Amino acid sequence: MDASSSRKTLPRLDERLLTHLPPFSRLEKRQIRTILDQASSRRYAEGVAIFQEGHSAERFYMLLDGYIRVVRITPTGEQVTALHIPPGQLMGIARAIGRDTYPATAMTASESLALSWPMHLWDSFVAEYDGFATESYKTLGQRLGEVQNKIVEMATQQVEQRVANALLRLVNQTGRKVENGIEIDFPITRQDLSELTATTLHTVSRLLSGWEKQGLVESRRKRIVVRDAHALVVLSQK
Amino acid sequence: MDASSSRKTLPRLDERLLTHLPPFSRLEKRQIRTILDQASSRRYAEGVAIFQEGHSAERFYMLLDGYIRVVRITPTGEQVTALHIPPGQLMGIARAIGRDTYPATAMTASESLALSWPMHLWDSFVAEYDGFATESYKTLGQRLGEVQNKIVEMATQQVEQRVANALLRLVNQTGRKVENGIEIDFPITRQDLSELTATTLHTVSRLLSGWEKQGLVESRRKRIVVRDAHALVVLSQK
DNA sequence: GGCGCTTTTTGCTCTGGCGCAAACTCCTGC
DNA sequence: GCAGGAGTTTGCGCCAGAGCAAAAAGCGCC
Repeated sequence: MDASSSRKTLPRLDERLLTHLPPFSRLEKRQIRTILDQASSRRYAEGVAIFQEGHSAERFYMLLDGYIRVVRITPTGEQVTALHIPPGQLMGIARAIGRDTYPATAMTASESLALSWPMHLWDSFVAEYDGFATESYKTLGQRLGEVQNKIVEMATQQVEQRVANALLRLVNQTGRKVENGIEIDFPITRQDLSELTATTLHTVSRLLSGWEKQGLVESRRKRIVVRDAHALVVLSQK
Repeated sequence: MDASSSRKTLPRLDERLLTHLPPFSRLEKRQIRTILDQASSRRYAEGVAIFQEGHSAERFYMLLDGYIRVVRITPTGEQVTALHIPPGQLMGIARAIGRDTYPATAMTASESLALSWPMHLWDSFVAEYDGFATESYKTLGQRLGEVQNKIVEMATQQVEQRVANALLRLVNQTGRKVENGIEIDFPITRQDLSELTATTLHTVSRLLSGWEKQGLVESRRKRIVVRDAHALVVLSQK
């Protein structure tokens, strides 16, 4: 919880961390230097909250490495995962939508590395840096689209299709080639998948067991390898 | 489909149409005049599409009167309503999120009136008018929040709760006091409600019949009056 | 004033997937 | 190397709500 304990501004961060990322790609080296000098860098362990729903939005973040689950927690304590954030995206940008509290909780799905800046810099970033605002809003738009897709999916598809879809999406976003197929690049439990697809861990387990028998996937504890993505696509289309 | 047939720029629109609306509220009369002179005004019948998912985003809109259902249509033709837009909000603002096609279809839920501007004016509005961008992005943020809430609801609540919630939300957003309670201010069928809550019209009908017997609601064809909102709140909390 | 279409209601059946329970497996830490 | 906990699998029974079918009720139009 104590962010400052491991938050670092030294040693100086390398400019190449940001130069290829959309919100910063149009900037000159000098500008990126300034931005980095204002940033704090921090490593987060797996399964911790970077910021929490409802809390005052003090900082905004750029995820450099790892994966983030954006979750909301119901009054009864159930967690629902709205989306995943891959490296290279901004997050916690409450100010962009005129809020002063975070609208959801950001949990690390794997060990992660993120830069952050105090929120009061947001307005000056938007004003001074060409393309920063545009790219941030594109990200926002993408997320709105994703979330809307998810609603459509939940409204029209069966659990089996939803889980297949979720798996495919994860593999596309975060897949890493391994010997027998493509592996989801962070630890993910049946429970996590069930929170992502609005079902129970039991049902997810049954589905995965079935698929494993048919050779579509392969899985060990917290790890899933998709062997036959095409077959999953077929499944996902009803 | 032919928008130009009834799109009008004359007679001159009254400035008071916009002065109290957030995106324009900080502007001077002169500025609002300019904005209005560039606008087209048009009336839309009930149940028509103002713009459609995937189409090139030629114009953006300000809804002045009526109600809009934002719907997405699946490959199999099912409709899913993502949210409702009340009067006074911008819509079709694809450019704001860096898109050049509309991400969803906007259907009139009732007869409606909207102003619109060619999309190429968007950037100049953002640049020239104080507060316009900020307020637009707030709207976007609100919608993202709403849509996320909907996901949580669909993931965790039973049909009965979802329908009660939807009814309450509609009543809050669009309610009009009538003799026995509060009426939803536009025509809404069981089918519409089912598309909003991801269920079937049959189930919605059964629920409403039940509630009607208990005196919580009152309904005739396409009209719903909530008599006892409090009881619905209780229902919606499980 | 009556015809025809849209919307609503209601009954019955069937099933996907949840809830509960228990056993099993695999890591991790000591 | 072993104990304990986290994660996973599997069986069984049940029920909310979907699907199907058909009738009834409104409403608008000619």
